[in-house]
Amino acid sequence: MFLPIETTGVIMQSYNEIVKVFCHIGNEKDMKQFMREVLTESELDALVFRWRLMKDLYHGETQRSIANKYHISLCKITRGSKILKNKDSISLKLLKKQETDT
Amino acid sequence: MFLPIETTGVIMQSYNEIVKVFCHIGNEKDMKQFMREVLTESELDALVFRWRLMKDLYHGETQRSIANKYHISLCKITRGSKILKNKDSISLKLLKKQETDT
DNA sequence: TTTTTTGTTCTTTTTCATAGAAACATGATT
DNA sequence: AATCATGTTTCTATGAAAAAGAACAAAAAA
Repeated sequence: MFLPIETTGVIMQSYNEIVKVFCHIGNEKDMKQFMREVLTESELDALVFRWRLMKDLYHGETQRSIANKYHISLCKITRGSKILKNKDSISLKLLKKQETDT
Repeated sequence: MFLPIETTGVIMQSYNEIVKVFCHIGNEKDMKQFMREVLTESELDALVFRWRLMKDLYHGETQRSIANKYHISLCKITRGSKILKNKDSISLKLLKKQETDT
């Protein structure tokens, strides 16, 4: 996105707001619907797929194995890989949490 | 992404999972970081901007006024407009809620 | 140390959302 | 009824971003 500079403040406010909104949606049904409303189908698919990739990486699958499994290129996997390598990664924490919860 | 949203299967499972994950992130700091990790910058920008559009529409601004303000084309606004016209819209409920809360 | 496997980065190609410019619909105002 | 403002939809062209494929780097295994 490329928005005129003068709108930056407003957009930043919207950014904080939508984070807040996401935080206060209590139940899964509403969350699911909200995500369908504010994300395009391809964005949602991409998001879900990215989560799937991170899980596979987290479970120790090699990048090439994942690439073959989903018929995608390696470069697509690097992103998720980088995120999980970051020590402060929230995604990593959430994956760990999910593991212990189930 | 081009993986059809099935009603069963690993992708659907990941979909339900990530909805659950979003639901259980309690605080805004983590939510913000998580969104930065699992969405690309342009996806996040698009999402935030879409929320901004919906707010403007909700407050009664005309589509043409919004288009001029942000220097975007009208066709881009139709999406948000359609969402808000649906009486079951969660976005609409959340906008109402935000209004009464503040 | 050489070979093999795995991970990362680079360049090119493809894809997808959007702009722009209408046309058409609807609804309000006169 | 005629006019004007607004909303919706369609079309092609364009540009930004994502992805592919290949080259390169690093690490592990032999």
